[in-house]
Amino acid sequence: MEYDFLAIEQKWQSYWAKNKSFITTNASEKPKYYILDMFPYPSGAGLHVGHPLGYIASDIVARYKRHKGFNVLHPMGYDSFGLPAEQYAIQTGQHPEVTTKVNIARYREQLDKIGFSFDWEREVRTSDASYYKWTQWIFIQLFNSWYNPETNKAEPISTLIPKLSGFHDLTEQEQAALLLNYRLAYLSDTVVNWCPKLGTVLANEEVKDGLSERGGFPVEKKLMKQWSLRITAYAERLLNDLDTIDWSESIKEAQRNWIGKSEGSSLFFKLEKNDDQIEVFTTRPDTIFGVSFVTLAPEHELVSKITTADHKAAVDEYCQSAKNRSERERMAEVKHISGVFTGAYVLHPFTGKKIPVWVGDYVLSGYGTGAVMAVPAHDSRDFAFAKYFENALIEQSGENPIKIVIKSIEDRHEGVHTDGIAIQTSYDAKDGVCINSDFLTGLEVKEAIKKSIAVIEERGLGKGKINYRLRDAIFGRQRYWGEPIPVYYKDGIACALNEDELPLILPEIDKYLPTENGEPPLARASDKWKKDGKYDYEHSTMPGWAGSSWYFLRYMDVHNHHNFVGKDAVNYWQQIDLYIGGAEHATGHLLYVRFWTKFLYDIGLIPMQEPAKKLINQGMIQGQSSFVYRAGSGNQFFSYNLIKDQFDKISLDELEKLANEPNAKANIIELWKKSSYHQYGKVTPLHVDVNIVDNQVLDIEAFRQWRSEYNNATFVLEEGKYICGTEVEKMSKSKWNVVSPDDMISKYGADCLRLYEMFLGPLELSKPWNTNGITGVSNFMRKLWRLYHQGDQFTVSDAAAEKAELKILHRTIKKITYDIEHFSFNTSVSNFMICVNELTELKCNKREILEPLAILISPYAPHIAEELWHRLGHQESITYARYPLCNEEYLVENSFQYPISVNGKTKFTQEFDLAMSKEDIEQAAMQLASVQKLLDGKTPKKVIVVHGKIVNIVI
RNA sequence: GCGGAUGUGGCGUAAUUGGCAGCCGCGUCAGACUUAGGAUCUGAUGUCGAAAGGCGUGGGGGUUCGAGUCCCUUCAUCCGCACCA
Repeated sequence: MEYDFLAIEQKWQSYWAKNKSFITTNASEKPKYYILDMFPYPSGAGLHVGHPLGYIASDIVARYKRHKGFNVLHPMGYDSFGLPAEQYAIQTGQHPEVTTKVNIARYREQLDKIGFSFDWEREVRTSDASYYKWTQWIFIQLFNSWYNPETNKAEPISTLIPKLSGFHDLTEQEQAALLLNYRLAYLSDTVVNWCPKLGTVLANEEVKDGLSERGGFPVEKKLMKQWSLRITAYAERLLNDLDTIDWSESIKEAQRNWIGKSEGSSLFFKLEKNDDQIEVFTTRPDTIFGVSFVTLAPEHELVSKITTADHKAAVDEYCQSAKNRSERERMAEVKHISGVFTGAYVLHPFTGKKIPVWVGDYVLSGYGTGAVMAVPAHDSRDFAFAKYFENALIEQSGENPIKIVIKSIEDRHEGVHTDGIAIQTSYDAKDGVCINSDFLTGLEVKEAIKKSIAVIEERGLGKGKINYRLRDAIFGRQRYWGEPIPVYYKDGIACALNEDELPLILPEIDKYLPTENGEPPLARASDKWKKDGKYDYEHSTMPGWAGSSWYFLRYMDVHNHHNFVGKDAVNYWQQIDLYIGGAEHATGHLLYVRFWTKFLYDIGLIPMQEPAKKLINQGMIQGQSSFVYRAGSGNQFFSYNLIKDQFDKISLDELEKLANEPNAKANIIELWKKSSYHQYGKVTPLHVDVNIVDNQVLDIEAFRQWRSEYNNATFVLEEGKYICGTEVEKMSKSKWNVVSPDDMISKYGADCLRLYEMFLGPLELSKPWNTNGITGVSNFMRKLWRLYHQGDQFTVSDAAAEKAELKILHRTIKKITYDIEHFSFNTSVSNFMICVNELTELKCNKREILEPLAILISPYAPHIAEELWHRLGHQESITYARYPLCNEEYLVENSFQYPISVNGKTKFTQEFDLAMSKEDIEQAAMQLASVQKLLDGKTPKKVIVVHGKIVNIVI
């Protein structure tokens, strides 16, 4: 019997299930190892081959660690609240809970087929009341906490009250309103990203280029009363602690950007005509003497107040139009400069000079103070603005607005300006020396910044300040399929539920749509859904990232009914040792889970400040789409190369003709767009199911069967074949390029799929899926099987192994161990291949070799390993078998094939005894006839001998 | 614009960390076996060259006896952020 993977894999999967092979306890003599995958959102489309990539890697590590004697926590669950299920519910009327259950069942079935060693008794689902009870519970802890800047941590709100003078004189309402300014979960009027099409607000990271990440609908800014989490309180710690974790530099950098710390100073500019003052934030207080105007964001509260009567109309109109533009429009017009003068002036804090105040939409209301001091000579945005409005500015201040106050070290700008000669660009760099700057003149930028802040503070003009780009996280969604926020309203005051009232169950509603007057779907709940039968609950639900911000803790103690996680459990498991997931969560999930972890640490519930010690981002598996090319609107299809050649010819001819025309560039671009075979002429490329294409060759019969409209299709072939075009795109149903793991498994087996996914390349790298190469791995599997068998016979012998065999084994142990420890799974697969090739060559069938080999490969290909282990006579599962150790003795070499090179170029190799000294090798080498020939009578300038490495002769 | 990553055969990739570039696999070619082959086995396969021998890790420069690897510079592609003062 040849290698029958289907039977073997089924047998061992049911064995593992029946024997609960991967159940983990929370107490053990063994060292712990916690390895976690980012849990999936169970979509209706099921898994494609890209999804399990990270799971396979983590499963290999998990199984390896078990062999190595660790107590391994390796759980899996589902991020089962979210928008797609709800959108589907809106379309079909099906309860999201129902579709979610179906999808989860399908995911589970697919995951089981791949042979993962998850501890399924610890499964979590964020949409289960037993889970979201604790998500709500954590929300209440956030609500009841404030961030104490003195202790630099979150504390119960009760420690705040004594610090608030006159608190007890306030009415209940006033007290509640005051406390909301401090709570870590708070309600406030916030400018939010409102997506009318989805009918909900979105977080910043859910908006891409002014469109919603899900669905791609337009997003606008809107002022709304919203629940938010005060993540900004943790900005500094989130930034600093990045240095304590082993995450990829790109993720850390993305988080640093997102937090966006900048140090500088606030500075007040007094208005000329009244007592108001404008507060600006600047990172360049050293350029204070270069200020030539001040710009306010259109939304700035002082705009209407300071604008003079004769400018009012223009300013009002400008602000109105700025507000009405959508985010997307505003972004698209970044390069378009616009602004308007308010008629007001402020006084320079040091020189007392009059400085005009403008409104410009290049100033963002949400950052800093929404006002900037413009230094055109040293800030490119101010420069562009000043250039655009140069004449007006000169008129208002009576001088050139571009005042150079920093001289670059290389003197690039010296002499260019000062007396009205136009400079071409601003000099933004933070190095150089101050000039024309009163008390700062002569100082280096760095010192000037320090000095200027000192003087600003001394004279009471402002204060050194740190600003963050990070905004508080908006926590309410006007949607149905999420955790209800455990809050009710009593006389207009938002009150948290008591812990014993949790979970607040998501109520049934008639339709998953907003109410007629625009309230969220939960407003549709029956009158019974009220606190004590009378108080309204909060109608918005939590965002998708709520449940995922702490799920790693729940896995530790999933059945705990008294606590979100038990003390003993979390003290035992501590941090995730290895976390594997996609890089797309860089500034979303991965920032929030760090935030919640720090909060839970602060209030003394968990002993660690960071969720994951090490993080690996697996690359995306893209799809490789196939195309057929339909001529006209008929049913005739041209093979790819026929069409492609035709295009190239046409485009070349056309290009030549067009290149001489006046607006050549535009024409060529036009033509270029058209000539690509996607859109050219009457030939339409159509996605074709990749499952009926083999190595670019279309299965014509299958194509005719695929869809009724192609029943009578005709084909223009090349060499008797229809060749399809290909393109790398995202793997998705609509592109017909989805490869399902189930198909791969039924054809090649789960072990083969696991190995092949790893074989594709480094885990972190994104790459298109290409099924072609899998046959190589499939051959390997059979070769491996044949080492242990001859025909039907299991033929492992107990004879002692040869030295050569032992050497192969121990070299492989060494390499595979190194590879796993370094997460280099692709190289371990080729090392297995080399090992099996060499053992096959030697016709090795010794137990002494093949038994350790089965353990070595078991993390990668667990089913075949179990079967071989069983056939080797073991009654127990291979799961906990001791991992073999490398015995260096077998690897010791006596001699080495030295490459002999001349001037660094290798000419040939020569074997020398490793015991030989450098000098002896040099001498022996020089005597070789081939060396003498190369020398051609010349004396070498130098001979370099590196022991055990190389001989290099320099002529 | 800022930041991160990546560039090696026809393709996916490897290189003991500065020491024989191209391991392993796919594909291709040739051969064997075969009624047949999308099976199996053997061999070849970076490139130019008949060969000897050159040339080769995106391009250019440098350090070194020796560079895919280190330094400078430049180009290309992908990803993230983006008027953040």
